[in-house]
Amino acid sequence: MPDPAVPLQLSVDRTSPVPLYFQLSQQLEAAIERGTLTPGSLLGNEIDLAGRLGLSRPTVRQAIQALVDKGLLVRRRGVGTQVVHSQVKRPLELSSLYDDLEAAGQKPATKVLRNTLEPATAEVAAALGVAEGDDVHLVERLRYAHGEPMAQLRNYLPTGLLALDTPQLEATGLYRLMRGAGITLHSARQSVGARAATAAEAELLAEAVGAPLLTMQRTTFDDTGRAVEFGTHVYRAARYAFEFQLLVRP
Amino acid sequence: MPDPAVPLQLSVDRTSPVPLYFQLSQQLEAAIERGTLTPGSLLGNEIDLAGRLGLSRPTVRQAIQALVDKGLLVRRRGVGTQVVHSQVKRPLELSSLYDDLEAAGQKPATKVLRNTLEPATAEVAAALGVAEGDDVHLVERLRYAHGEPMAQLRNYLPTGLLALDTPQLEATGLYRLMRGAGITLHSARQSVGARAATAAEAELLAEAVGAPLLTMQRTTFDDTGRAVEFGTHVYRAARYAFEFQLLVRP
DNA sequence: AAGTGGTCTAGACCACCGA
DNA sequence: CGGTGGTCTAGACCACTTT
Repeated sequence: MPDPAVPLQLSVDRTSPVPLYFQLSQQLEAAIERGTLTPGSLLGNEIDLAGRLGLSRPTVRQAIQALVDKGLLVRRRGVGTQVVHSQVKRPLELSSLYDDLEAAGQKPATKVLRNTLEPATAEVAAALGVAEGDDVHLVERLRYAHGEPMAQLRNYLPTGLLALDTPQLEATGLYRLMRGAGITLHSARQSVGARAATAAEAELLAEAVGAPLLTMQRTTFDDTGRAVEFGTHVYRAARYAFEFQLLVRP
Repeated sequence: MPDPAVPLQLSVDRTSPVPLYFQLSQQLEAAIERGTLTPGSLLGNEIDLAGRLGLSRPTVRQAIQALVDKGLLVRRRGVGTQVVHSQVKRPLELSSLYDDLEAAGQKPATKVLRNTLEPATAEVAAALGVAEGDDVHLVERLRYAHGEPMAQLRNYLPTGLLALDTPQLEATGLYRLMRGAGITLHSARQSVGARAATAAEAELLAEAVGAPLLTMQRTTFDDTGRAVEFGTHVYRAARYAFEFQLLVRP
C-alpha cells in the first residue's frame, strides 16, 4: 500500500498576475524538492485539492499535469497521483559548453579565431535551410578551461538574425547571445561521435596526433522551427564528456 | 503577413472509444505530415474550429496543445496557431542500438558473453539505487553488424524485474525485452565520451590499440522513477555515432 | 461498490497583438 | 479597435483500480 495522502500547506494568491495553476505547480514542485512530499507519497485526489484551495478541478489538473510532464509525478487511474520514486529531477537542457564549464567552476575563456561571412556549403545550407552559396555567418572559436585548450567550436548562423560581436563572443556563450537577442531556443538535433586527431587538430588542442577526440554536430531550432545555428565541434576526449537526459515518447 | 487559414477536412467519430481530442490531434498531425498544412500556415482560431467540429473549445485546445508539445505547432497570442517552419518532426527517442541498426537495415547479431548475478559495486549500486554488495544482473554482450564487431555492451539490472534469457537476449534488444515485460520506460540519463582502446578492447572489437572508441554510460528510469538499468557501453567510433534530439525547457 | 483519474461541455473574462 | 490565445469555472459522465 502506498503512503497515505500528505496534508500540505498550499495556498494561492488571486491578486497575483501569476496564473493560479502555475502558483500551485510551483508549490508542489518546491514540496517535492525539499522532501515534504516524499517519493511514492500520494497527492490526494484532485477534487478535494480543488475544494481546499478554492480552485476548480481543471485548474488543479493543469498544475498537476505540468509536473507529470516534467517527470516529477505519476498519475494512475483508480489509484491517485504519486511522487516518482527517484531523483530524476535534472532538467533536460540544451547543453552549452560555456554554461557547463561555468557550472563546474572552471571559468571558461574563449578566443575567436574567425568571425566572418562565408558562402554556405551544401552541408551547411541543408542544415540551416538556406540556398547553397548564400552568405552565412561563420564563427570559429577555441575554448579554454584552466588555461588549457579544451575544444574547437565552429558555428554557422543565418544572416540577419543576430549581431555577432567578437568581444561579446569572447565574454559569453553563443546561446546566451542568442537568447539575449530574443531568440527562443526550442530543440536541437545532435550527432555525437569520436575520431582520431588530425595533425592540425592536435596542434590546436595540444594533443598528440591520433589522440581520441569527441565530435559533435548540432542543428538548433527556435520555437517557430527555423534552424538558427549549425555547429561542428571537436572536444578533447580526456577533458570533456556530454551529459544529457532523454525522454521516451509514450 | 502569414498565409491565410486553411480549410481542412476534419471530423470526429463520437462512437469511437478514441478520445475526441486525440482524434483531432492525429488528423492535424497527418495533415502536417502530408503537407496539406504547410509550414507557416495558420490553423484558424480555436472557437471556429470547435464550432465546425461540434466540439467545445477546451477539447480543441487539448488537441492543439498536444501538437505544440510535440513541436509541430506554435501558438502566438493575438496572431493564431501556425505550423512550425521546418521538419523537426523526429521524435525524441531513447536510442536502442539494436533498433538503430535494424532501422539501418544492418541485421544486428548479438553474442552474450556473460549473463550472471554479481554483487553491485559502489558505482552500480548508486546508479540503480540498491545497496552496495546486493546482487544485480550483469549482462555483457558483443554486438555485430555485417559480421563485424561493433560494440561491447555491459548492462546491470536490479533483480526481480525481468527474466534474462540468454537466447532471447541474442534474438532481440534489451529494451524490447523490458517493454515486453510490462516495464514502461520513461527517461534516461546519459554520459557520452571518448577514449583510446585498451589492449583487451582492441582484441574484442578488432581495432588497433589506441584507436578512438565512443563510450556511453546510461541509467534508464521507468515511469515511476525507478532505475531499471545501468549500462556501460563501448562503440567502435569508426562505425557508430549517437543521434538524438534535445528539447529546451522553456 | 467506492474512489480515482480521463474526458468533455458551455460558457466567462483577461492579456496580448496587429491594424 | 477587433481578434487571438491564456486562463478559469462548475458542473457531467466514463474507465479503470482497488476493496
